[in-house]
Amino acid sequence: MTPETNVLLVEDEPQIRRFVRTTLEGEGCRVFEAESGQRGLIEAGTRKPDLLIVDLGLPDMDGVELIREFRSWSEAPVLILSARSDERDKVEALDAGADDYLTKPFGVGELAARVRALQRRRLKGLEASPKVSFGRVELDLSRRTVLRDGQPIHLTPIEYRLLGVLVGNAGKVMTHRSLMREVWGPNYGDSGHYLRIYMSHLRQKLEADPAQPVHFLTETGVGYRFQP
Amino acid sequence: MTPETNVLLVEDEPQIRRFVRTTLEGEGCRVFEAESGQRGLIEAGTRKPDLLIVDLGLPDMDGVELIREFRSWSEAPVLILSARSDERDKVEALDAGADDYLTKPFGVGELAARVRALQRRRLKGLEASPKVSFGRVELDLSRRTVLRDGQPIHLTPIEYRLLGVLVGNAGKVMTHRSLMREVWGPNYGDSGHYLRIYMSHLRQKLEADPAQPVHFLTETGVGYRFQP
DNA sequence: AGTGGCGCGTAAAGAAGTTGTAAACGGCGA
DNA sequence: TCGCCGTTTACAACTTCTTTACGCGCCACT
Repeated sequence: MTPETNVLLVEDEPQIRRFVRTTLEGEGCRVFEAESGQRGLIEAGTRKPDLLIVDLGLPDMDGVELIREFRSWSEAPVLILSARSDERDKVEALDAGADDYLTKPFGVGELAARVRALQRRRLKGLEASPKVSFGRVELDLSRRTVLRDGQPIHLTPIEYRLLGVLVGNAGKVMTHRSLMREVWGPNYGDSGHYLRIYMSHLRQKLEADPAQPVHFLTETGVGYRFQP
Repeated sequence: MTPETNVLLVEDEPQIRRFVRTTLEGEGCRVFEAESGQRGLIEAGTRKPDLLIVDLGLPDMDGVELIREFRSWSEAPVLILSARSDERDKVEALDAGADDYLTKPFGVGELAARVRALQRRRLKGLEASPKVSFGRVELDLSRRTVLRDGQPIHLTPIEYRLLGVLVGNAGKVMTHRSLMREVWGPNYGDSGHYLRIYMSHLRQKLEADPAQPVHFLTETGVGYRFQP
């Protein structure tokens, strides 16, 4: 269910390829490989990776040139591996569009951590908000929005909490007591018939025919049940 | 008119402070300094830097803890400086939310290049949403200009910041707390009702009928929501 | 069959808590 | 010194929560 990260690894030495691949797969990435710069560019075009890892010391082309080409059409992060620790190389690669530069030899842990750091920002934007829909109603718990026939519906905080608890336990009968506790906290006992009032509100706002509820069902003597 | 980058440098050794400051100012940054972790957190809260540079070997607190605190309310990039090259330190710092890790001794060029790499993304993010328009209002976040019916509208810095956060999370309910944190920094708790006042200002300036807001909506008991 | 208790649903008034706006204060830089 | 801006204060207006009231349908008991 996690959005898998596609990584393209451009590296000519088979030994390092295997080492990096193992590390990344341990991070849950899907790894594609290219053993030359030329192939790297082609693979990048077809695979559309979310992360590009390049060895600067490729035999057939300048790694910096590869970065520039890639950057011209992709914004995915680029991580450089290199045997050269000369400062000019680093500056050149970073200014060409690379996001990080790792000097060989490097450890599994550091590589993994740097990949995680690069991925963190991408994932933040992608966090798909869990949506629930039933009948003509659509609700997005994390954005705290409710739509009915595409029209936004306003819920008060308590209505929203109650809805959240019911939806979170869809299909299950929730006793009065447990609903009260989850919505109003433990200090309310089972006093008051707030529940009836707020269930009524939810039905008015979300059921097609509030008098004949289809989703917010009463279990007489026990509690309520939400049916999607 | 390039939006200047505010950098907060947390470093106890005066020598390195001067070295880094000089480098960054050469990059066109505005540099604030803090010589301890405690001061660093306070300064971060008031300066709201676009980039945080931290020495891990601070005398008064664990640098990793500082990163975590900072990350709890800011998404600005974090660059670590450290004398320790042990892999565990790197992994810990990166996983705590740091974006890059530079081991002493390092050169001017590399530091500058890594800072440029970190800033590149921030600038891209600003340019990514260059123009947003809703109702009869047009705003350009990167140029800090707002037009209403073609007429320029003046916003104060705080108004602008608040607007930016709301627009950046369009459609999503933003809690009071998170808005306060993003606009005023973490040291304000949820005290004061600045938010109400500034939401009022935004509505006066941007809504057709401030008494019947269409775009800047109140979610009573929770926060506010911007609807494009 | 009538009746009264019980659980439930809805409406509406009052209380409590939140929010909106104006206006005054004070610091800071031009 | 002036003007702008952020903060503080005060109060009016509003939304939400709680309380109270009443009608309905079901079932058991008379």
